[in-house]
Amino acid sequence: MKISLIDENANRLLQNEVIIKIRNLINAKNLERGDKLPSERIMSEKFGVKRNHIREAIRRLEFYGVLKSMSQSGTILAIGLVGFNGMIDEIISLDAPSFNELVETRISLELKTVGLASQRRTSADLKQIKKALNAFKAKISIGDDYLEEDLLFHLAIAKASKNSTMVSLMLLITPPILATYDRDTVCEGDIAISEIKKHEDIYLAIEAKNPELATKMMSDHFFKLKKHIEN
Amino acid sequence: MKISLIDENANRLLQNEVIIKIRNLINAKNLERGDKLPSERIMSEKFGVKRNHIREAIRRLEFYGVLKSMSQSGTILAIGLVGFNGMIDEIISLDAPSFNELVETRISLELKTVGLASQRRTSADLKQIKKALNAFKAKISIGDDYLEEDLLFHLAIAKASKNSTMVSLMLLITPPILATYDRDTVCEGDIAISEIKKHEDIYLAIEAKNPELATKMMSDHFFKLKKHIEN
DNA sequence: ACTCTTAAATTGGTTAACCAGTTTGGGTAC
DNA sequence: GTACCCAAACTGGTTAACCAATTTAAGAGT
Repeated sequence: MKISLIDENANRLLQNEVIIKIRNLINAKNLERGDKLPSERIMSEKFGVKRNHIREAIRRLEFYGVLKSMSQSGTILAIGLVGFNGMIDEIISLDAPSFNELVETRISLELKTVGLASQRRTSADLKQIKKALNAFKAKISIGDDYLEEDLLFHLAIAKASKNSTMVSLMLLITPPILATYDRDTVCEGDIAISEIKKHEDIYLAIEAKNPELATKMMSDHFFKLKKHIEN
Repeated sequence: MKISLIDENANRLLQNEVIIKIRNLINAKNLERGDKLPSERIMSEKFGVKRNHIREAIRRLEFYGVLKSMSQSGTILAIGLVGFNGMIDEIISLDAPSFNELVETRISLELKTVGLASQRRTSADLKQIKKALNAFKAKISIGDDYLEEDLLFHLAIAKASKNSTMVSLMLLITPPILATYDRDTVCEGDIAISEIKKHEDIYLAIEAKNPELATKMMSDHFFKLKKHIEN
């Protein structure tokens, strides 16, 4: 999507069609930032699609901040024409992200959040991270699937970074990773034990408020994954 | 979101209420990954809200990958109960991101994309970046507002990173930044000229396929902004 | 008993009518 | 000529009826 993960490919193509038509219309009319678009009903009729398709397209463009829908009044262009055209192309060409892309992005994000968390964590944050770490260790020690507990550990760290935007991005990126993850390659007995050690190292670095060390530990933690996606 | 920029705060609170009720229901029934939720109509009646509110809440949770709605069949829990509960708390507590958070995230992202772009850019990518750079320079030389051209330059770089996930994130993050940006503090004559130089340096580093240099140049480019948000 | 068929009930999705604000423009008072 | 007002038209948002696909389970046939 969306940034979205879900294609629901049936709809998506139609929605892109509508977006392109809106783009063409805006360009044809040479609208500028703040100008009003035709009403949903009119576009619906002119484009030959149902109104809710128009609404969906507008919602999507609103999500990316290029349109702004104003209740009982109208929809306006929320950005200049230049930026609008440049963004539209990217929005409609967003395909479903690959596993490697997602992991690459996640690693980049987490190397940042763990550093920030080391600087900004409160004692309450630390407590939460510790709690997540313990749940993770408990799950691993009984040889169970620990993927979600791992996620919550990393999420707790992101939250301690005090940057809610990065938390949002983590929330967006992680689920499709979990969905794709080959669960078999994860839990591997003794290797799982070493995973505990790495998580503890990260925790200790955050506790010690040592951003450089925390970043390095997180990087080590991702080493195997990084190698994996380079194949 | 949302990650979302738009609060439409009226709706948001109700939607969070519904999400919390769905959370409670799932926990009360001890659902596991793959289990079906009650139908939209039943939840609508049980929660005392209209069905479209239920649908909106489900859509949002689907967006974050915790639910999966299956046409004419039902909605299922797409994640384990542990991960579900951990994510819900974050999702409902996502407040509108502050300017500083957004900029901090953007800088982190762009330092990564510019490095990747330096490694992976094709000649076509380079051409696109050059084109965006020229548009930027043209706009600056006539003393006009260049914010959107700047955005497109950075977007072109992100695209050259060959990571569509990062492009998505850029698209999500940048608009609220533009919206908040104090346009007055940007264009300042001779300073604007030095901005051109910095952009050209970034371009040259990407052309030379030198990730380290490109990252440094991008970092320099963001130096002033970085200082600004530290106040 | 067991399997296959089939029709009724249930599902998420779609549609068109409806609603309450907002905008608009012509008419009225001065 | 100008300012004001108010009703008609139009706006995005909401609602409830409708749809087609799926699921369910009862029943017929063997």
